[in-house]
Amino acid sequence: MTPPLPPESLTQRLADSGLRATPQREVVYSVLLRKRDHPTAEEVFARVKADLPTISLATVYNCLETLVQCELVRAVNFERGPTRYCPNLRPHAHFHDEQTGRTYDIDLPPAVLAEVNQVLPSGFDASSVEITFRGQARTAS
Amino acid sequence: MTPPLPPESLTQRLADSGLRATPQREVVYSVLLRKRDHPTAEEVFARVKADLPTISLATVYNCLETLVQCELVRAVNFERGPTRYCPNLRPHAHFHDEQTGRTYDIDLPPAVLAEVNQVLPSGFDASSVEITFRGQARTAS
DNA sequence: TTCGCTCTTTGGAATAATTCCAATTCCAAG
DNA sequence: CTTGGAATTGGAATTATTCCAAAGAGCGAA
Repeated sequence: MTPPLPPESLTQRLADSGLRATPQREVVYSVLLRKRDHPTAEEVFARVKADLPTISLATVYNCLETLVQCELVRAVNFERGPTRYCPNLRPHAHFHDEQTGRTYDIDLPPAVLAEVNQVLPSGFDASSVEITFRGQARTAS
Repeated sequence: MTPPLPPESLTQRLADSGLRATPQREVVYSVLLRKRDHPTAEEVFARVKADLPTISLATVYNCLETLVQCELVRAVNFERGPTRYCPNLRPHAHFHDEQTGRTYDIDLPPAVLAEVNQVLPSGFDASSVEITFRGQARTAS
């Protein structure tokens, strides 16, 4: 679906922020790209361990935070629960299935995004907008 | 701005769910109505204590949860931080000022709401949608 | 190459927000 | 009254995350 970024992107983006491409950061990022199911930090931790058995949870938090800073990853928060991480950089909303707890990405056409931004009265200058649906999904994916 | 609901609403709504109107619930609700600045549970706790000095934090959480169940109050979650509570029942988005941390309600015209719902592919049945802006506000309010 | 500096990682302790739980207390109906 | 379910309370427990100090790693200058 989403065209994956070229692999040098990570190193590039990190370098842009004066940061290094470490094995931990690379694996954390690749784990996010491999299975895009909006995992929590704990879930990422579990998956990363397959490659880096000695990585610590703190490092996973650090890496995720770093990737968010570099804008390679988005942090997503649903009501209560832990933060989830999403490597989809295209403008999209999230659909949260209340039954299964699964989260789906919903592409946002620029036109819709534009209309949504129009609801802001003058004086409100938005740098980002987040749209989250909650409900029931019946899909094949 | 928002037309306040008639005072019997609380008792009514609670009764509809087979629940009782207790002093604690009434005060928690009135505190939310009095100052609509999206307080956290701790903040509500502090305010409620003026009227009910012996109320416990657990009760405040219970009452807030109850009010959310009855759909008299919305729970709002921004990235990380604690849950905030909002007695505005009209369809609205939230604008979160990154500088001040303040949160503003932004009315959502039905047309926009409708358009937003159109982005959902078939198979996705949304029961609610939440829209949150983040950015900078320069306003008098 | 070696040194030194800065960036990273690590594990464990600390914190923050919320939930859980068991023991009262409160009503409201019979 | 009495009794059963609903509600409250305080404190313990849990969850998610951050903090912190010590050890490790990589890169450029000498």
